[in-house]
Amino acid sequence: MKNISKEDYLSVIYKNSDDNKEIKANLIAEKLLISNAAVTDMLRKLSKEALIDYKPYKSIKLTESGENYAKNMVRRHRIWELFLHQVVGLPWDKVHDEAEKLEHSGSDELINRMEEMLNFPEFDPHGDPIPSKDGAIPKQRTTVSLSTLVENDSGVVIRVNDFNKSFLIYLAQIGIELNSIIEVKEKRSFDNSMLISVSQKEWNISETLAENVFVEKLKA
Amino acid sequence: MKNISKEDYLSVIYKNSDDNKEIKANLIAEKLLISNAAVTDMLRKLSKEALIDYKPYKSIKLTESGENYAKNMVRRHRIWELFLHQVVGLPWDKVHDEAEKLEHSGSDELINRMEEMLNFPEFDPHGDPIPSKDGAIPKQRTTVSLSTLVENDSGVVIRVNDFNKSFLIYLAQIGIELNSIIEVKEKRSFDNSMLISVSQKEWNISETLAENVFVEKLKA
DNA sequence: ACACAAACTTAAGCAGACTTAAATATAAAG
DNA sequence: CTTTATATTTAAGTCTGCTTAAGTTTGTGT
Ligand SMILES: [Mn+2]
Ligand SMILES: [Mn+2]
Ligand SMILES: [Mn+2]
Ligand SMILES: [Mn+2]
Repeated sequence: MKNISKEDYLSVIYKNSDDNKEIKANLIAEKLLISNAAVTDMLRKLSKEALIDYKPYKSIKLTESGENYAKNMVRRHRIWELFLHQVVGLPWDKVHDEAEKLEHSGSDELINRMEEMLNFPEFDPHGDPIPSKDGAIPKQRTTVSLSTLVENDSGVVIRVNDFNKSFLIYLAQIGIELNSIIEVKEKRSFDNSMLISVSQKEWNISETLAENVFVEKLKA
Repeated sequence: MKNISKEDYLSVIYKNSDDNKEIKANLIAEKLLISNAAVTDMLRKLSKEALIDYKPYKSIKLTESGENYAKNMVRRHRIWELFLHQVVGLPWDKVHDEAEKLEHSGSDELINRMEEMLNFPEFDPHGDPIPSKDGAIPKQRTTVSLSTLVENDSGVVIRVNDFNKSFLIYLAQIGIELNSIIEVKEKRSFDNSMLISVSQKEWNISETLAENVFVEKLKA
């Protein structure tokens, strides 16, 4: 079990690479809350193991084997999340932190067994896709941020950002979950806050909140 | 997550201490498959944190807080084992290795939640007692090793030693599980092997196997 | 084209958890 | 009580994953 650190680097690289599948060292350091020097160190090691392509001062890219490893970590993480949510009954704001540790522990065999129990699910509790055993990534529906909707638009919640606990707790509190239908009742141009209705109730939400909820737009 | 090593030391100390609750450094090294020097190192650290009583060259004893910590680790381990067995459906020969890693990961909250799902169980899949949240240890029934039974004795399986995978696989194969009723049909004095019957079938088992199965003796 | 800030690497160092080899203390036997 | 064997600690060194500080490279703005 000496790979926790490496595994976290690979996940972060995978999840934060740009459209060219590249990432800058700086961003890795930011995400992992460590110094740039530490990142440089590790990049050399990952490069030596052929998990990333790396030349000093250039941006970083996962190799094929690096990407496979990373994808498997994301798979492990999201299966744990869904398992904890559906089988163990943890609320969606708690599953991420638990999964962040558990992802490094159970065997692949256990992960596969849990996946089977969950009936080969495609998405985690926050709507993120779960890579399959052979690395295929379920196609996600086209979404827009809730913040882009205007008065009288409505949409189905497909995905939410999952990095802030109190955000997730608040969503649950006002009844927003995956597949909720949200209708925009009013929108205020001065701060982009909006009045929405969700399952018969109305709430005022900030632009920041709306930006982190992704919906499939419904016909007007 | 910097305590994996310490936690393993504490568990080993707890599980291998003698009747005086003492243990020798040597045995710790053996169980953890590391050098004596490494053990000395760690003992100094554990002592500094008041988790053990330690004077150079003397035997080691957990302090109260050390024992509490250790007991909680055993609790975590055994709840994981039972959860994996009962909820996830892993065979009893696989749960130990998984639990050995998982025990360091999930939060206490998760452990408590699993315990609740399992209905506050008292014993793990191998018959070992699960310490409760407040440290109480369920009373075990009085058992003897199967190897001490003689011809025509019979007993109920209450506990099995769980450190050897192929031993557990073989037990499952011949139908021995917790609560199985075993009857001794023949016993051979030259090697102490015995012919037993368990759920309508008969098997020849070695003394070594019998030594690792613990039964509650039934009236003749 | 040049200057400067941001990004990145190097250097030196530290803490954790190990190792092997050598020194020392304790226990066991003669 | 002395010798010998065993247990334990010390010493010195390794590897991982981090830190801060200092030095380089690169990209941007004027
Ligand atoms: Mn992690
Ligand atoms: Mn998620
Ligand atoms: Mn362990
Ligand atoms: Mn067990």
